[in-house]
Amino acid sequence: MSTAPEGYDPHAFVPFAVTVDLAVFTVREGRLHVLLVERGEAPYRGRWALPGGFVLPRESAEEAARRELAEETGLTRNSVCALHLEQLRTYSDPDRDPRMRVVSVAYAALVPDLPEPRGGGDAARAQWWEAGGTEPLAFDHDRILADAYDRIGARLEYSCLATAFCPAEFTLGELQQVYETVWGVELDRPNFRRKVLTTPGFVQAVDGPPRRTGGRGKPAALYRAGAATALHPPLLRPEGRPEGRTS
Amino acid sequence: MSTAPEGYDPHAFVPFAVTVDLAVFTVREGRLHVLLVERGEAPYRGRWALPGGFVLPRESAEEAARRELAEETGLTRNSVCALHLEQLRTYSDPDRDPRMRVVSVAYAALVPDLPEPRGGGDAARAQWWEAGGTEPLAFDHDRILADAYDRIGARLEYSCLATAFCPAEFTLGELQQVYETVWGVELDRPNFRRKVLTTPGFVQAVDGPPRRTGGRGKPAALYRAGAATALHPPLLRPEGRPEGRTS
DNA sequence: TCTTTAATAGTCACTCTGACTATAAAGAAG
DNA sequence: CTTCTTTATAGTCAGAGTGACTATTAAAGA
Repeated sequence: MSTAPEGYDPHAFVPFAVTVDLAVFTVREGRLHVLLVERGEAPYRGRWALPGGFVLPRESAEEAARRELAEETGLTRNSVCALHLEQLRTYSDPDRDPRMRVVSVAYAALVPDLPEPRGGGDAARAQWWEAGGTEPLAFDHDRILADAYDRIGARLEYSCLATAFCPAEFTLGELQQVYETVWGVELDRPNFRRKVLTTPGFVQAVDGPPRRTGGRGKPAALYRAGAATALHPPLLRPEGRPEGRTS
Repeated sequence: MSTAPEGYDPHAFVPFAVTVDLAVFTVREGRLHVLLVERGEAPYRGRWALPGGFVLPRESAEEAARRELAEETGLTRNSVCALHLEQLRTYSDPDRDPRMRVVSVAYAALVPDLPEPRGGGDAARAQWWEAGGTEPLAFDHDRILADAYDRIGARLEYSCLATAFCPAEFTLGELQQVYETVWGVELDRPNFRRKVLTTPGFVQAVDGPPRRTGGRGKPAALYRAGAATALHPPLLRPEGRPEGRTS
């Protein structure tokens, strides 16, 4: 605990390195993508990994995560503040890093549009990868990524954060595609619409003319994210699978 | 990240102490209780705190949590393995411990009956406290405990782990009281019964005669925990408050 | 103009739930 | 040994929410 044992010796504890790992998701062309960086050093040289880095002496893990997020995505610190960032869980297996004892706090981030990644400070290359098609990652990042998928999918059921994947103004069709992409299922359009519109605070209509997408059909009305964060009653996935692993 | 920066210097990172903090809950006489220990040393000497301790060099955070749980409750290592232990989240504010930089992984544990606590190795005293009536705790443990409440309440909605608070064999009335105690509401008995019994795998009937509680009314049938871990559809709280904070 | 595409409107049956009422089986009170 | 009280269990009924559909509207493309 934070509460060190009673008669504790300041040197009784082993020094750990504490890092953050980020699973940064976006929806791109109707498919879920995750941001990975290529490792330029041993171990796992040449393998892809989740972006991340050390927690600095005077910052919290969340601050470290936002700092790394800004570095990897090339966004300004301010715009990173608006992004949805959520602590996933902490990975602490003694052998998860062959070099030393590293405990890592994992975060999931949802970003709306698709800012082309620019290689962050210390990463060789950064690139969006389609979810599911990622080769084996470095360290225990396959596990972290799998946990992140589960969590995001479950969060869509009980929260309104699907809008975090959308730009400031979006159509209900775009919002529906977020659900379909993350869950990998097709949803009935009128039913989805009814659910979203009857949930107070999920979305709020933008007045003004509907946007013409330049695409085919009837132009869709535009909405913004509403004030609600929780979704009640939940919007459950078809085929009723609950929350990935029950952990 | 586990992935240390590329050109990393083994001495570039600050050493952190890593600890675990435990929110151990039980239901006792129809009220929710949490296990606290009294601090015998500065800082926060004499204040109550969540039990916990350092993560040892060769163990994971979860192993450390189970070890501490065994120490504090006096249970054997084996019986501790059967308890429900769930990682909550990690607290990493730079100033959360005045002595040094300590990052703490918080866990919630649910224990069934009420084994009288015996002071663990390094803790002055250990005692069950009724939830809600705890004076200000040491460090940021008030916050951790509040998060733990929220999480447990929300988990009851979507999982079958209410049985973790019950002994091996229990009546539906006892199971209902777990919900009522944790949520602080009253539930309709026939409706609760219907919900539990129609959810496959939530509970399984114990054959043999119903137990006579020695109490008044008609003796109730006994059940064991079923194989299911997730609860679908969920059993939502009345008054529809979702999941505490949305994090 | 006709076809295609997508958004929006509306219907209907089924499930689940909340609020009840009723019955059964025990102990307690008289 | 009734009668009352208490608790478990059975069953009913209406309303909310949802899944599966059909219909209509408004745009682009042939």
